[in-house]
Amino acid sequence: MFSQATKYAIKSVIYIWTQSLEDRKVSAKEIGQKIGAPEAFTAKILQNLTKAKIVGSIKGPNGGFFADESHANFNLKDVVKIVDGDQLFSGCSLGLHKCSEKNPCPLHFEVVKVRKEIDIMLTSKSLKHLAVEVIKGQTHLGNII
Amino acid sequence: MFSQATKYAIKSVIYIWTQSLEDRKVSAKEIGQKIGAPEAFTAKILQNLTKAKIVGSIKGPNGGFFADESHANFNLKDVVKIVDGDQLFSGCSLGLHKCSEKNPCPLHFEVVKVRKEIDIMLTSKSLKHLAVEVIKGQTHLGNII
DNA sequence: AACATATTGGATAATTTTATCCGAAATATA
DNA sequence: TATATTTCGGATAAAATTATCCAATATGTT
Repeated sequence: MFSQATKYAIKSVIYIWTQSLEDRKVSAKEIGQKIGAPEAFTAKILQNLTKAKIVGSIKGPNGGFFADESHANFNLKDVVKIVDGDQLFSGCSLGLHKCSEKNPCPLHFEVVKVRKEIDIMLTSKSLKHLAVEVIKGQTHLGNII
Repeated sequence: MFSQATKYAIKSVIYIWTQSLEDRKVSAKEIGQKIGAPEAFTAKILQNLTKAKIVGSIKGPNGGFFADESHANFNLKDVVKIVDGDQLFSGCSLGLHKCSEKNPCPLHFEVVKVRKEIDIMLTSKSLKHLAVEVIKGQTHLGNII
């Protein structure tokens, strides 16, 4: 469902939020280690998330990645779109150029229903909210925190 | 949602069924051309579908791929599983080793719902049924038939 | 000012996925 | 039997994704 890069992105962002809620900035190195992802690859993904302003970053000692109220309205769909584009959300799932309500592919109407659930999954909670659930111990991100 | 190979596989199988319902066997070459897929790559995918007995094949002149009543109970989920394995249907969507009802990742319960819809999409109609819809003109596979 | 820490960005490498090529095996037909 | 057609299977190539490395930039600390 998700590319490897998107999986890392999702885990990274939620992890950043868990730490930001306790006022800690985190380095790409720490993030990679905590979420079990290659550090340099994670850094590349974080660059894109930062460029998209989904998280913030500060260079230098005591710098790192963080999220604050200015990032509080982003959700997982935003993250997925930045990393993988929107293939998951639009376009014919079989790759047909012409596929529509009027001229549907064999999967068209079922895909609409699947995408509705995917949308709910990725938009009903903010990234911050997901981090709060992790902090509360209701969900988890790996071995971590 | 689907790999390129799976998209080709789905289109191939439905196309084969549309032709088999009119008693025509089809070559890998014809299939590739009709569904807009590279012929040699399509042939490779068809090998796997044939090995899995989702379709039949006969070598030589007037040979080709076909489907008959012995193949009538297969659905798209069978096809997806053969080509892409079952990542779409099982395992943690974030790649966590330990993820369960008791110890869920942040997406766990939402993923269950998404997968329920995916299952419905891929199992509620047989491949033959999907081909009938194409023949009736209710759905389509591209420029084709 | 010097140094250490961290992100940024570009180049490169490894792996996986997608795609191509070709010869061997099977089989229908002339 | 010879020939043409078609799948089968292995080898190879191209492209995309995943991953690594290193130098440049920014910035806090001593």
